[in-house]
Amino acid sequence: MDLYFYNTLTKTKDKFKPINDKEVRIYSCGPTVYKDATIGNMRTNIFQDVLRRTLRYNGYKIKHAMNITDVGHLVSDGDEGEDKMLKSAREENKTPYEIAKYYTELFFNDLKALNIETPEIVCKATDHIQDMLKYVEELVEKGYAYETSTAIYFDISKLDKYPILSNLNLEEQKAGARVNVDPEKRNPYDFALWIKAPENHLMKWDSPWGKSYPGWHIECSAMGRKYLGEQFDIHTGGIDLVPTHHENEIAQSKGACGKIPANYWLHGEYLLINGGKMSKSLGNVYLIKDFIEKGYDPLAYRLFSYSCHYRNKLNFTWDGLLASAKSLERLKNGYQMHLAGKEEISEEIIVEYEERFHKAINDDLNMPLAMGVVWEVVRSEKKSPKLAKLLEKFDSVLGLKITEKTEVQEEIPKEILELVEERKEARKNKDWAKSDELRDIINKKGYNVKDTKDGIEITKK
RNA sequence: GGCGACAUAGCCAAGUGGCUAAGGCACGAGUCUGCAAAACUCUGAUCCCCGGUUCGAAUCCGGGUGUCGCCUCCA
Repeated sequence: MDLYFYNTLTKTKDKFKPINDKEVRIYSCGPTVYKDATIGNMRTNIFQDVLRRTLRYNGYKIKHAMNITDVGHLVSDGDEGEDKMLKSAREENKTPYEIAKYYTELFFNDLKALNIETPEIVCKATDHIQDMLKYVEELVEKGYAYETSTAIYFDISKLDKYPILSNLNLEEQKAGARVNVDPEKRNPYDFALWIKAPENHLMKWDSPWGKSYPGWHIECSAMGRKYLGEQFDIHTGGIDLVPTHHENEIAQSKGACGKIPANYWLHGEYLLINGGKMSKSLGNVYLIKDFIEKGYDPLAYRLFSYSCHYRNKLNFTWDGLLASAKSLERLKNGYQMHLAGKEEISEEIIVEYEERFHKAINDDLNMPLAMGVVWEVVRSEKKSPKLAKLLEKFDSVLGLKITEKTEVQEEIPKEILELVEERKEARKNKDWAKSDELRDIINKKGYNVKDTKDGIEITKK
């Protein structure tokens, strides 16, 4: 079945054709590990994971590289200011390497909680300083870069076309309106490839230009080329990377290799919080950890992200997450019902469901549409293990672990168990008044008690 | 100032010229239950406004209105 992706480079939905028939090569811009990854970051990671799983569903092998930015970027524009990693290091009284290690670990914990697969190649910027340096030297040799008193800059006027991914109109942008333009720069939009380190800078390396450190676009160009070659299939990231980071990555690649590094550029839209931007000042920066603390399965958030196409803004609300948490439970329940079902389903029907699902995911990862098909299968009147099998197949893309039953999270205190036991006794004697009274008491102590067919269920509120 | 996105039932959302406008959550009704909860079943919209193109538009074009984002580090 044909596979289509919306390509930021062409601004159209293009039919996917990999360079190599068997193996698709992908590069994703990974986390900067000086702070917590937010649920917004994780939306992008989920999208990238769905991309992987969809490619695999289509029979491709995957070689996926993701960088870990552990050198930090500049804190302010104008190519000045304190390095973010250093800022964190100072504030938390740790070395930059300790900070990076700590947040890298947290990042991978989040991926695990969301059932996101680890890319085949995970590469740290600090392990590739020499590769980056070599890349910069190449650009200097080829005449695409020049030295100033503070840094090595990329000269965008040397390119046939500079903004090719975004629609920025450089003339109209009033470049430098908000920033003091460095008079040594040839063009306002020239960006730093390599930066000369001030005396007190912590992370710096020897280079032809003395103690210095990399600019913030070069790592992706250098590592992408090292692991995936000068040209690979897909490049992904958040939409905010389009106008600067990816634009400059392309510039670097065109300068060094004469090529745009990837054929397909896929970008995930933003996650909004209550209709607006997520920001520290509004106090609405949420982490996966927050979901767990509130008793939500992180996979409910994964399902939540399927409520909207990845190229549309998704508005996060707690109500929305709650809705998805319930949906996830019903999804799992529906799967179990099919597993225990005994009815016959014709092969034709199975094939039709499968094709519709396949078509949806192949249409630029249309998960909301795909979920529609999933629900039809779940809600099918005829319950059959064949449909359970089909749902398992769908879940190879969804990654929701629908075959796993949700387990009760915590130990129930003895006190509550005793009350439940007492109530059980009362119910046996059909003393409903006492039974209800005991249920009230249990409720007040923060627990719910439910009488189900299979026995009594106790859950924390 | 420049660039762009979006506007579909109470909420989220698919749909890109043509059968009855997917699906999820909530609400309501029902089944079940001592009651309740859970679970399961059923139930709802003519698509922001105005004009145009067309045999035919939520879908295309023009004009409004509104919401949001980007142009600075940012997934």
